[in-house]
Amino acid sequence: MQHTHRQRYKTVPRSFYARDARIVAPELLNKILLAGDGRSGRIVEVEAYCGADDPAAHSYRGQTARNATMFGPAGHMYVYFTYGMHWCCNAVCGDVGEGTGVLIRALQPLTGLPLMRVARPKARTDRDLCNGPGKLTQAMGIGKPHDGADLVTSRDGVRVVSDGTLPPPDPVATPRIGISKAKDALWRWMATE
DNA sequence: TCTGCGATAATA
DNA sequence: ATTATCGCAGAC
Repeated sequence: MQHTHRQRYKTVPRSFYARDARIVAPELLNKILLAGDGRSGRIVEVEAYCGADDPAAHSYRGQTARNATMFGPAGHMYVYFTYGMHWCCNAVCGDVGEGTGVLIRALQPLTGLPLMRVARPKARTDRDLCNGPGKLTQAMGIGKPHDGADLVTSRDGVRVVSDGTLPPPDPVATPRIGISKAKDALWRWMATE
């Protein structure tokens, strides 16, 4: 059997997340979302959601059963169900009680592609695997059970790690996708290809 | 490649 | 009624 080198990833500490989501979001670009079964992808598109300051945020009107994770400690994963079909995942940011976070909108698939293809039979090409917030949760196997999971310390679940690649120095900032409020805020960032 | 639309169900 | 979406059909 061929020897494969285990990638040495760096932990992304909780202090990284415990800041303004608009600072964390572009810095999350080029980090890696890694599942316990080896599926992983590089984060290439994100959006910040800013709690009471942000009419488009689920947390804008305060805490509910659905968004409770957003009001908890930074570095945990807020997973929500939308459009009757799709799961989306966020990294909770800021201080406890703020309700801020970063929606992970797209990954560049890195490892575990065969598992991703099985999880996403509709994907025609590998580019279609993780190029959307609902697509990447499906590809990575993220759903309701992951709501509240710890992205920093999880050993067998989903984590965010770094392979040393720095965030892009000049990310593209645009309005967020699929919202009807706060349309003008430039709180979406993409890695420039 | 792009645009428009239906699916589908939890949420408030 | 709205929704932090996706995939398909049809036009080009």
